[in-house]
Amino acid sequence: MYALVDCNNFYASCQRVFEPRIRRLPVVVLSNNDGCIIARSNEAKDLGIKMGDLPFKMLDFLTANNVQIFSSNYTLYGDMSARVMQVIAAAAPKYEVYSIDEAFIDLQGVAINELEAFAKRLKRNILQATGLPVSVGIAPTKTLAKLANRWAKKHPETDGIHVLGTDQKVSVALQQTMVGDVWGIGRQYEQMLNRHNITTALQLSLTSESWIRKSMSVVGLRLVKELKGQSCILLEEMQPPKQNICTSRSFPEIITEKEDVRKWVMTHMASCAEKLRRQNSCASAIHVFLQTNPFRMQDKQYYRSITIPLLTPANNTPELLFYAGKALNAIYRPGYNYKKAGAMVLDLVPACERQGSLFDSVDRLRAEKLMNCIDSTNAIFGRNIVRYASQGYGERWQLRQARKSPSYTTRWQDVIKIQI
DNA sequence: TCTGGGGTCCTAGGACCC
DNA sequence: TCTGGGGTCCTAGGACCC
Repeated sequence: MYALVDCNNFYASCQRVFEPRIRRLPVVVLSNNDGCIIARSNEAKDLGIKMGDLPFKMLDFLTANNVQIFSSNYTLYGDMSARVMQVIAAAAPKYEVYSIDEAFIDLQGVAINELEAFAKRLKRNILQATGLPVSVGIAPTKTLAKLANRWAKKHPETDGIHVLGTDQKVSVALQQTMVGDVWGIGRQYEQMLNRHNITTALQLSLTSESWIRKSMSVVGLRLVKELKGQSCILLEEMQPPKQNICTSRSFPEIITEKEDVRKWVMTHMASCAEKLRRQNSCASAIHVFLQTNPFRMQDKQYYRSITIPLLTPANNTPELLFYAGKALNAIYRPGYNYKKAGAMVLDLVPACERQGSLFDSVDRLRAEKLMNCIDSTNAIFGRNIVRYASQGYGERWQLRQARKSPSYTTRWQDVIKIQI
């Protein structure tokens, strides 16, 4: 059996932990640049607030209902997530961190009649250690565990825990789950299946496997087998290193000048380089893109991107910035209102397996020492305290985050590090 | 009555997830 | 004025090899 542990309304719940006075008030968390709503407490959901709603369009409604609004604070969420995972690690020998707020657990070794008690204990321990409420779904496959978790969230009488321990319970859950709510069925597949009169998870599980294979590829076939209780998606205890890394943001305001765009591209590429070094990888190619605001119908639209292969895989910032600059020169065109830019590093390889080049002229050992020095300095004094001049500086390069809370759990660590 | 038969690598596009 | 930011996997088709 597998368990899926999922934090309820994770970002909103994180904000609540540190402000008890909002514990019973509706809470929403905003995306980068405070653009749209990406997390809601149950009270906010009950008010009819949707994912992706635009706060500026409904400010009156939000204030009238005393909705508490927060800019996103990923430092806080990341740290709270790590604490939840620690509790899970202490409770289970085999688990998989699936996302910032979810983990699968392999329950081999827990007796069938002990599953419910195990889940209750875990839920209580997580709440006690972090203040965060979670839901637990338990079932014979990961896909069914997802379904069970959803059931637990939808049915308050379960108290956040649901075990699909018998065929009977599985088929009831399947029958009452819409096919579009199944893990792995997105909007396109939902429409396609509905056209074939498949509307529930149960109907999907009873569909001919050869037809599924033909119209939904092996991914769909795995999914259907999982619904039937045949485990096809294994637990991944080790997170494989990323194959691509991307950093991109919408600008807080429209930008027309190339040098202003450049500062953002450089900042994003520097961030990619940092993430690369953190996972001990090198990039074989870089990619840069920029675009106008597609929502502004009155503007001339432009989107362009470019990929530049590197002679030798690299992860040092100045080298990647050099190529990012060349990339921007190739794709930038004057006369547009730019809204967004991004940098990516592609085809990542482990730093220790990097293929050298006969014609490489970079002193890589020296570069590595410099990067180590910059990374550790920034780790102590804060992100981007030491940075390249081409990244720019000053208020104009900050995101809009008008309602950001303190990073409650990490600030004291910063202080300790500085003292050391 | 008739088509050669293997392969690999790369890219674009489409689907999905949080 | 204002519309998020990351990722993965799979398939088909084209270009190439012997």
